[in-house]
Amino acid sequence: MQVQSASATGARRSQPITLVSLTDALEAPGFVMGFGRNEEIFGEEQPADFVYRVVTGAVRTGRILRDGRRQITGFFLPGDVFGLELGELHRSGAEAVCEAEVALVRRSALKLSATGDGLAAHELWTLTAEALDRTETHLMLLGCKTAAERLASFLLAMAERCSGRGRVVDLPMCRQDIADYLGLTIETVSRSFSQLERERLIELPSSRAVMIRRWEALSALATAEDLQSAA
Amino acid sequence: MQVQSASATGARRSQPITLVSLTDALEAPGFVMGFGRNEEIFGEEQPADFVYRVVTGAVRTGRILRDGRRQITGFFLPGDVFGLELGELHRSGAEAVCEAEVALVRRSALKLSATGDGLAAHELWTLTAEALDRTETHLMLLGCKTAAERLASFLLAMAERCSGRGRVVDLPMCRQDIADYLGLTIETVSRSFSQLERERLIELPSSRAVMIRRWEALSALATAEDLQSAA
DNA sequence: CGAGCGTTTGAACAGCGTCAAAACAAGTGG
DNA sequence: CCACTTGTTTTGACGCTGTTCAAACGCTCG
Repeated sequence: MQVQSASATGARRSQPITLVSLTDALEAPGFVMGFGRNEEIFGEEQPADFVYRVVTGAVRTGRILRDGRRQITGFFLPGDVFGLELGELHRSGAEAVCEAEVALVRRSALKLSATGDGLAAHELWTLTAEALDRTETHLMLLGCKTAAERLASFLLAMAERCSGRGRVVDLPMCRQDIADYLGLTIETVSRSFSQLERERLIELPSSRAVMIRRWEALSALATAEDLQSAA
Repeated sequence: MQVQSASATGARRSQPITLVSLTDALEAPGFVMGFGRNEEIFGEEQPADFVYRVVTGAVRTGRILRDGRRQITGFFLPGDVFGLELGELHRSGAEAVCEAEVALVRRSALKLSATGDGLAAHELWTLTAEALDRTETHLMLLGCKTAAERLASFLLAMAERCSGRGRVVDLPMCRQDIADYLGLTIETVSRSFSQLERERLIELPSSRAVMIRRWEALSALATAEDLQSAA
């Protein structure tokens, strides 16, 4: 199913740049680009010449089917790396969810070839393995969970990531993005928000701001445990 | 929580091996274990001391929710590697779909540390990146596709993998496994089989043997292209 | 032959999608 | 400040896809 081997090890090592840590490279100044709301950062099947890291704002990655059905595979917040590929082409597209600044590193500077150094290679592997774990968790969500459970999982994940466990989470993305991420429609997402609010698990000061009122109950719903104790 | 995990049984303990290519190691004789149908190879959250490769038979990996809902994350056929983890624990469990022989390599022999050699590290990264791509494709399936489209995708993938594009695919797994892989129920899977057969896209000599009659139509269904010709 | 399992099929049901409209928010120009 | 616009979110009514519950069918193996 993969077409990687030939292309992956073949080309793209024209300039033997000094070995560079991905993290270091992405933190070096100078390669930062700004993107407007909904602006494309790279498209599906486009050459994967860069690896990206969110500096400010938020980014989404996803794939679309011919008839327009879209699956968002991930949201990326400041500090997150995205766009790292094994092959020569991006398998997913990426767009800015809102105004965003993104740092870039040339892929060729990363020594992806088989002879690259251990440090950078290990770093790449770590990033990819973490992405794999997230994606498998997401798979579980799409394959097994109900609409309310999906939304609960999503809100908890966002809360843990962006608000430093503060009580109010500010969602950078619209309902449609959430729907495409959770494998639901915009209407079902909205209804699930309302349901969680009715049940006093969350509060919605505005449609983009979510206050988590009962963390443990939301967590129980998200993980499909039996709900008993508080934490 | 099975005693039958690999670490418990008599996989020959080897001396600290010199740096080894994963592929080479998995092809070396001596570290092969046999498993019976539905036997656990390793459990969710168990120590990830080994990496595995299917020699004969078939293996499934997956995660379960507390209430029993299960998501199968992958099927593995002869030659496929599974059970490779970034951390110390397996995030998914693995079981034999049918009688299966599996080759093992001690994880410690792979030099996963940051100072490991470039070749093995690149190999690990490649394996993980391929798994990520497969998982994202699977995500698309679960998030966007209808029951018939899911089954069509699955059958085509199986056909490409195991039968060398011969016309008859022999499925090693039962309907329940397929259902849990596709995020459906066993009944819906069965009905979808019947539907594809009624529409003459496939033929079912037996419930486990699938003959693909109209590859291109099945492919169009699977990838959600516009379907022109009908049954 | 019968027991046990896996698969298929049927009928009723429900969760989520679809279609439609209303409520809401944020600009923009008068 | 207020109409008017445009885009987003919410809500309602209805229908379809897939689930649930149940039964029948077809294997394989004693």
